[in-house]
Amino acid sequence: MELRVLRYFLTVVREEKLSRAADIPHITQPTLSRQLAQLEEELGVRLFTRGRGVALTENGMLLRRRAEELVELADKTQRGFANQNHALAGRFTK
Amino acid sequence: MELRVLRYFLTVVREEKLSRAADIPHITQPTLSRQLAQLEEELGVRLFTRGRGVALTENGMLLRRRAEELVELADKTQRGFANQNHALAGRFTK
DNA sequence: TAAAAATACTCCATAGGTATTTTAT
DNA sequence: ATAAAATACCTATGGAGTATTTTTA
Repeated sequence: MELRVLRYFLTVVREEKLSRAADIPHITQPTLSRQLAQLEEELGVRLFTRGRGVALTENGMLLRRRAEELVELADKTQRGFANQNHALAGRFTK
Repeated sequence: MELRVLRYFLTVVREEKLSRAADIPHITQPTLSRQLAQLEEELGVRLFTRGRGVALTENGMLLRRRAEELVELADKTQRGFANQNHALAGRFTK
C-alpha cells in the first residue's frame, strides 16, 4: 500500500468513473484500472462494484476514510517542510 | 514521499547506522543511502548529520514523529482488512 | 449499442544490487 | 587504520502508455 496508489483511489472515488478520473492527474484509465485491481488484491477485499462507473463497497468506504487521513497527514508534513524552506529562502535573500 | 521510503527511514533511525539497518529488511546499504538522500532532496531539508553512523537533525526528529503516525495508520488499516479476511475464511470453511 | 472497465503488448523509469571509493574518527 | 557512507555502474521489476477487446446498463 503506497501513498501514490491511495491518491489514485481517492481521485477515482471523487470522480466515480475511471475514465473521468484519468483526466485529472494526467494518468490513463488502464493504469488506474490496474493499480486499483492490485490494491484490491493486496488488501484481499473488493473496493468497488463495477458497472457503468464504479461504486464503493463497504470496505471501499472504510478505506476512503483511512486514505483521506493518510494523504492529508502526508501532505501536511510535506507542506510543513516546504514552508520552512520558503521562510529560510526569504531570510537568505535579505 | 512514499510509505516504503518512510519505513526505510524509520529503520535507519532505530538502528542508527545505514550498514546495520541494511540487514533488517533485506535491503542494502547503498539503497538506503540513495533513498534517504532522495527523501532529503524531495523535502528540501537535511534529515541526518553523517559521521560514524547517522544522527537526526531537528527536521529529522520532526519527520520521525510524522512517519511513525503514517506507518502506524497504514499498518492498522492493512491489519484491519487482513483480520476481516481471516474471519471470512473461517466462516466459509464451516 | 454505446459508455465504461478490463486486457494485451510494449516501453521505460527507477528501485535495487554488487563493487568500489571516499570520508571521518 | 578502519568502520561507515557515498558513488559508479548495471540489472530488472513494475509503473505507465497506446491500442484493443470485453463488459453491462
